[in-house]
Amino acid sequence: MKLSKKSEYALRALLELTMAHGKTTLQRHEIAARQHIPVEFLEQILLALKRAGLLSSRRGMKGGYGLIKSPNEITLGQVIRILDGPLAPIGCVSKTAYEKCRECPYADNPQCPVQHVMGAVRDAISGILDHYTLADFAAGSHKQ
Amino acid sequence: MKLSKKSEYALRALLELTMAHGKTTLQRHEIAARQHIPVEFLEQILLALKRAGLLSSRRGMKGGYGLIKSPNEITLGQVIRILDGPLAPIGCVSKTAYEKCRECPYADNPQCPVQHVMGAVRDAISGILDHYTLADFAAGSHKQ
DNA sequence: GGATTCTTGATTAACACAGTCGGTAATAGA
DNA sequence: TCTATTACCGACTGTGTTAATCAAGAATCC
Repeated sequence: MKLSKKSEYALRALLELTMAHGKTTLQRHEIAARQHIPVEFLEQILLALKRAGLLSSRRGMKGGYGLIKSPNEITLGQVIRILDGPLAPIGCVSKTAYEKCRECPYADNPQCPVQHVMGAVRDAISGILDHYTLADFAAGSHKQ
Repeated sequence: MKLSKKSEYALRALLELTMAHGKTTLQRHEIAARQHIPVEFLEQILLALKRAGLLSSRRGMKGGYGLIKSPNEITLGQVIRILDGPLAPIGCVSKTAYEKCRECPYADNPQCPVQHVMGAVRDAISGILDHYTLADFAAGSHKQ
């Protein structure tokens, strides 16, 4: 039930990029310095976010990163899935990356008690993270 | 955001012990066979649950394991914490194992956006797992 | 052309996860 | 009392993940 450092750094980096959005772009080292993130590690995180289509970038002097979409079109759920994979605690209740549980006496039987409770947990997590946008995040509150 | 195999096996083992509760005790190999769990791995799980005060045990012939408390006094949250540690996605929002986040620009400032959203996630997870008892679990449904 | 910055890929050390193994201690039954 | 059975305990192992670090390449601006 743990969030990786990678995802945490990604959220903090996107926080900076959200605040800069519309005004300017930010360079790796600026983000790293403000959020105390190792710059080389941050680099691969920003690259992953770029490949996923969340960021644009520009090389050379005056280069840097910027959000492509509006901060209220990006949810924290999307971000965490990019870096940590599915939100579901167990493969057999994932909606974005379902995986049939092998070696379970209940197989893919929907009566499975584990599926029942973990499905509820998945829905609760997704209910928050998939409705919480970067705009909410930067504002520090969640307008539901 | 993932449940370990250890916790999953623990839940499945406790499912068997709940069904047997009041009638009989169960031996490692019975639980292992019914739930398809490697018996030596199951062993250390049962031992951990015993040390945590959830199970009683008896050695030798006619030995085995049994629940100490009533199934509606044990929650899935308790069980998962024993094997996987805190439910919170991040140390700085854990209620059972709080840890101040070092190297975060917001430190322990309650305005921290990460704390805000992850606190909500923690509460959602705990809201389910700390109110879901073994009795609910075995019945396959949750009476709120 | 040279400084700057992003881009890519490889590599690393430390740790956690999932499982295995060998030996010890208690209990029941013969 | 002997023996079979079962739980108990600690150490060990392989595999993969996490959290970086590093070196070299490619685009961009002055």
